[in-house]
Amino acid sequence: MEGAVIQSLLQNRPNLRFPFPERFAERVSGARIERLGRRAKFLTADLSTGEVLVMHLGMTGRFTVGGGGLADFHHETGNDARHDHVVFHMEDGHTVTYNDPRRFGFMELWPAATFDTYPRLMAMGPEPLSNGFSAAYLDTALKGKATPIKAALLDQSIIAGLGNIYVCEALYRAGISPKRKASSIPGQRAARLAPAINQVIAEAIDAGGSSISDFANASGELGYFQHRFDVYDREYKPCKACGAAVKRIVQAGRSSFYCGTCQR
DNA sequence: AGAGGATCCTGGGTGC
DNA sequence: TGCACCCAGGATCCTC
Repeated sequence: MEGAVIQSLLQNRPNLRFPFPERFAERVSGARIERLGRRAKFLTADLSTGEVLVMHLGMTGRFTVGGGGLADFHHETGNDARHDHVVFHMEDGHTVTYNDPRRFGFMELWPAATFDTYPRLMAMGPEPLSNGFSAAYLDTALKGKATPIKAALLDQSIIAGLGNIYVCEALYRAGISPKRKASSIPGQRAARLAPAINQVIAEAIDAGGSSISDFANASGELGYFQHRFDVYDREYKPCKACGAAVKRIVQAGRSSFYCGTCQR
């Protein structure tokens, strides 16, 4: 989509997680996408109209590119057209379809001139793979925090972009229990945790992400990092290091998978 | 201030 | 086969 012009937009319902922008189709039609970007789990498209189109996939959202004189891409997991909520018709003939069964995703427009005040991104922590993230940063950010490290790493204002899978995997690699208080991480544990987070994220990106049931890239291809999970979704299965059964507990309403022997 | 629960949805899996 | 129930990649709002 980068550099391409949106000819028209088809919006099939009034809302996803939130209502679509007022006069959404009208405001994006004819706009050129100057730049596509990402911040945390938010996708951004800088439009030639001076607005930024912000898009979030929620848990089951997916963009699929089609058209352009090519046969439609094959969808290995099968998209149900009932959940095609938005279709971007590009001037070059491509279509970009947003499909989202659970509708936890959303799209919003915000002026580029004041994008630094866009509320959902204002309090974001550093990107894991950026210079702003390090063991020293974790030392500062986690100091005095009584919350479990599991919850702290899911908090996007502490570190941006980690979800439940990658937090579980990073804590396993760092040998840290998800139940441990965040305040006990600074020091040697942070020195293990920061590189573990970097490695998990980098490897998952390299593997094309983790396809549990819905996720696929814009060409419909599945990721394969799910085959490399050490603990996530492996309750009762043996720890790959020590053989002990992987445990599952619920923290802050989310499953935490961990090895009670290797993670302390 | 910060933690935990409920909530927004649909669909897949499991147990009876 | 059908039904009830649980679980799921996220983020936000509300209580306590």
